[in-house]
Amino acid sequence: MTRRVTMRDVARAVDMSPMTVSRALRGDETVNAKTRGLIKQVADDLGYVYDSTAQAFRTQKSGFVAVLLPSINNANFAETFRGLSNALTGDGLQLLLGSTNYRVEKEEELVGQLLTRNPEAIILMGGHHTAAARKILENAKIPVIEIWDLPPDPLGHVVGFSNADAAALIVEHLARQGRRKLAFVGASAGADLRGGSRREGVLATAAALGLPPVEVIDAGEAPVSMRHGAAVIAERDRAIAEFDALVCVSDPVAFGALNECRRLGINVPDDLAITGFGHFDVAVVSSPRITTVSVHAAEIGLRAAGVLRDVFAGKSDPQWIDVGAELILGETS
Amino acid sequence: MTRRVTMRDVARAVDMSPMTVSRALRGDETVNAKTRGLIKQVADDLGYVYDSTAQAFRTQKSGFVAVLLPSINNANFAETFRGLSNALTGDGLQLLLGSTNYRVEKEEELVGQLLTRNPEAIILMGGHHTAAARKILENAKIPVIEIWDLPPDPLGHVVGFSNADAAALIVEHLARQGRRKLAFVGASAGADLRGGSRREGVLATAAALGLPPVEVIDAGEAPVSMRHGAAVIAERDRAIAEFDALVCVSDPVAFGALNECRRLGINVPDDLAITGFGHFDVAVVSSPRITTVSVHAAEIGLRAAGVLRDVFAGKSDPQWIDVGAELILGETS
DNA sequence: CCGCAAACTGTTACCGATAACATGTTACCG
DNA sequence: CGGTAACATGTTATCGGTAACAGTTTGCGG
Repeated sequence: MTRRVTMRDVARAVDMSPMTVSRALRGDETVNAKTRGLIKQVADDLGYVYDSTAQAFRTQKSGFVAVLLPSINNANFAETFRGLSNALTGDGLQLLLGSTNYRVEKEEELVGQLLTRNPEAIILMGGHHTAAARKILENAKIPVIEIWDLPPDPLGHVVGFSNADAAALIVEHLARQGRRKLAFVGASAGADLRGGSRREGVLATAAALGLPPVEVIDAGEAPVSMRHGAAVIAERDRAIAEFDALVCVSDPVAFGALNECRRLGINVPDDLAITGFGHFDVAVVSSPRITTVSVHAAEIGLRAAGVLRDVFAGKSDPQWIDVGAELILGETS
Repeated sequence: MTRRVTMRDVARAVDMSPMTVSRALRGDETVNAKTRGLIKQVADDLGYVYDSTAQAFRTQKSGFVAVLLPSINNANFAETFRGLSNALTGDGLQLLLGSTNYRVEKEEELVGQLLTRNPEAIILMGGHHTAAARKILENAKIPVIEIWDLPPDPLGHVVGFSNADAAALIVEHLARQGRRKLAFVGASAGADLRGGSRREGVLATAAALGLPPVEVIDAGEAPVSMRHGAAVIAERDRAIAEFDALVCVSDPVAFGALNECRRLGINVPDDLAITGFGHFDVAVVSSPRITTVSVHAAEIGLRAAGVLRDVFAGKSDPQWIDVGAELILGETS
């Protein structure tokens, strides 16, 4: 178990001080070009590996950005993460990913854990947190960005959209088509907060438009997926056609419902309209295409990265960015 | 800009040495229970946040495990990541995720970057790496696990399956059904190495079974998605039905092709069989269900975590785990 | 009341890089 | 040839925990 190679070792090998090695390896121009080349060469030969931990410790800058998502297993969340990642790795930042499984208590726990790593910023999906988590975040004295939502009482910066307003787009569209008897399909109330906002948006808009009360169908615990959407239909069989339209909390759920309808011989959209949410690939490629709402997932990641760049450049006043949402007409409504 | 609260500060507050604070906060039994409680209380009151960076630096144990995936935006890869994550966060390990965008050069770069963080292990998807990356990894003296493949010349541990053999299952099935004129739809040769192995498996098996040469259709640069699958059909219109079967590199591609066929009035499976790969939700929920191969993505993550636990417990002899693959019959073949 | 173990707490040095400051060396000017 | 700027390198202290070792106190048997 030989000790690791350090700058000290490289310095000894070239008969110089560790400080010069440090400078040379960072490409500091004040070190003579020839010396710089030599040091890099020797470091390579010795198999020297830079120690970011030591650097983070000494400079008190970790180069980490913490990101908390409900789940990584969601094409839209993954898209946001990718946007962030692409934008930030260029700046030498490394993302620390945590998955809350749609639970604020888990989020609180992860916030605590991740803050011990001294991240330079933290990005949270959603605007709802435990009181303890809020307190920790306020004390942390690092930039906080809440995404995918427009929280009434933000912790710092915001890059998101109104889930309720986006859901309203769907209901208004259905009402224009003359659909009156709606059902909303989503996860059990509680965990999925963005889904909950969408549900509230649907109920409120329907009421405002004078439609009959919207039936709320519980598809199971979050995260709800294609299979849940299919199961909702399978359980109710043709009785589902008593509704005019099924407003699903996400495209995968809508897709599951749509395909189960096909199996049962329920005609979409003639017997029943189905709408999704999120503008996932599956909504676009599906035949028929699913009516949905685009939420600009990748853009949220990019814009959040932009906010961070601003903050690191000194512009620390809180930003509030609404990326909006957009109705995408398909063939299922 | 007040200095951060350290153990030293807590120690001063309770009039004890930092060492006792350190022990107390870690729950060391040798510290008097009452003292321990007091210290935790005071630490909380002062808003003390433990510094993992300092710990990692002092103990030379980072608590990181590096994970390199081609993309996070793939339900199966995400599933593997989730399996890993769930299994390892219990052990206090934090995953460092890197995305190679299906390129070995990018992998090499990321390996270099991530190793500077002193990960305690590194997990790579795939068995093909640049020579430089191999060298770095061999010198790193940390456990290496290659997943999702069975590399001929492994760097360390292996948890995967044979993509070629899995692809063979599909071709054998199609041959049994009397399909002879096959086309393979995948990403352009080069980047997607797992896809390449599948292609080779398809070509070799077809040849071995005496089928006519398999046409290789290039769906575009990796990663290929639903849209690429749809585009392949759209470009060729009804001419695609000259084939007996379309062997797609993944379920999303198959799904895209299937739905575009529906648009064009091509009957699947009567006019054309379509098969996927990966046993994604979309294959199961789709109507018709897509014939595919299950690759046990989550299990790969779990088993890899198991390997790590073994290694950290001292059992360092290289493990070779073949999780296998399984033909899943659908309604598209 | 001595001796010794058990229970608890303290001291010192160190992990590897680098900011801040100091020093040495060369080059060029009047 | 003295003086000074420009360039190149070195010294020292430090970031916040913790391993290893070193006390100190208490309790109890003999």
